[in-house]
Amino acid sequence: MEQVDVLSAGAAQIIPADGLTEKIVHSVRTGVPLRVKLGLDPTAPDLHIGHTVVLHKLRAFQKYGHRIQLIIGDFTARIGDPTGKSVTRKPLTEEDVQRHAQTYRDQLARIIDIDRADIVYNAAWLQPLTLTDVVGLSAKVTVARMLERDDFQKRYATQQPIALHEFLYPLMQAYDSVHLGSDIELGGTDQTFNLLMGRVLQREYGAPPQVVMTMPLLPGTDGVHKMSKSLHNAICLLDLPRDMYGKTMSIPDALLEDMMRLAAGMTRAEVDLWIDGVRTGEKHPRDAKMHLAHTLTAMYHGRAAADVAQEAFVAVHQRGALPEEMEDVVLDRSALDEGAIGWARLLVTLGMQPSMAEAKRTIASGGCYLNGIRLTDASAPIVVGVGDIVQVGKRTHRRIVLG
RNA sequence: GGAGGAUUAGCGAAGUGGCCAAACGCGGGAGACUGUAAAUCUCUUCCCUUACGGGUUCGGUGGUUCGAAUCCAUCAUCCUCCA
Repeated sequence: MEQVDVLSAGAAQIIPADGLTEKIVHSVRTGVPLRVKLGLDPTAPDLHIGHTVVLHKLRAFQKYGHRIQLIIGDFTARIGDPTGKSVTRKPLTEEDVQRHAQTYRDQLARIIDIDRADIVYNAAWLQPLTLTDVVGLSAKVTVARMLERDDFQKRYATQQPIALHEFLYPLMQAYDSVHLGSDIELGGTDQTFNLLMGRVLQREYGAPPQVVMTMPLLPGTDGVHKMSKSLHNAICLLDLPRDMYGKTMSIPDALLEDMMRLAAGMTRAEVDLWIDGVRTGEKHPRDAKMHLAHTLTAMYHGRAAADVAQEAFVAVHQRGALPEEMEDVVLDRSALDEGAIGWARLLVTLGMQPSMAEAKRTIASGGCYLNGIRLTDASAPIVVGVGDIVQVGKRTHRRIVLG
């Protein structure tokens, strides 16, 4: 069945293996669309393309007429998914939730059909639960079962603390599925345990268990860690076209295939064309990357913007020109002594270096340029004029504005 | 409630009286080479000072000492085990 093939494509795991097929067959026969659930963290409304892997999949479900349920985990966010690092988070205020919701909608709408999606907040049904309810819920799962979770297991073994309330996180996420009657839940492979817990609870509550579908995690631009804002390796949907293009160009080659397949929505054939081409040496990896960068940028900013970003990239990085557009930085006139300022001092004053010591080190190593000319004397007085361009390293350019 | 252990720079981890602003690894920055990639190589990585030099660091506080990350006291936090 075509629908099954398309919807299962690219999934890391489907549990149980034939579950998706069964659900779809049933749906087709009865004419009842499937309810496909995805949980979202309300504290990170700045989506990156790692998040979109799963969103593209949701979109595919939508195209076949299924209903998608987006759960904003405003209640679960207070606990924090047990990563070991996260301490209990502050409850979000009503305004926070509202504001994030809007940002979410704007970004989600770029991929999925937002008007046909159910967006719900889990505080709506989790908040009213009484202690009695919670005790009842907790009784459904044993500690041993909880400790199967990869993360708990690891922390327990290495004597890292595990707070009791962290056990509630998977339970509540699972309860969402019970409440919403989900047929399928999507998530990254790191969510496998939580998603499976949904099956456990649904069965306990006498409902048909959902099918769990996990998607591969997209590594960040460093090629090593999972893409994450806090690791500074994310390509965000709200990035400017030139940043999006540039960041994409900086990924390691090994990541090309995953990016093309998972984030850029390229077809199998298209991905193979490039990847095989690179492998046989027929295509330059750089060109493959440029194609990827252009595709991604066009996806979120349109073809015209992608063209501009690509031209700028080529000019700056392949021909060594200064970027046409760059951030202005205001320099207060009072920082100048007769119109001049020490080179290192200038960099610190502009906020391009964190301290004088650091600035001197960077200058001495030849990493600072004024109007494209490398200056290696940290104490040299610089006569500053409007429009002067200060550069640190290869990527950071600022144009001076006197204030 | 009891016993034991831990706390060192962004992270991990050495250091158990002076040679310690503190080894080493990771992470970060810059340079070289390049395809702004990866890999590799070099330098660098608390702050102030052009420099000489100075200042503040090793969970907190208070001591001992000419001198403490290192010894003592005390407080705090965390972990493990036994109840």
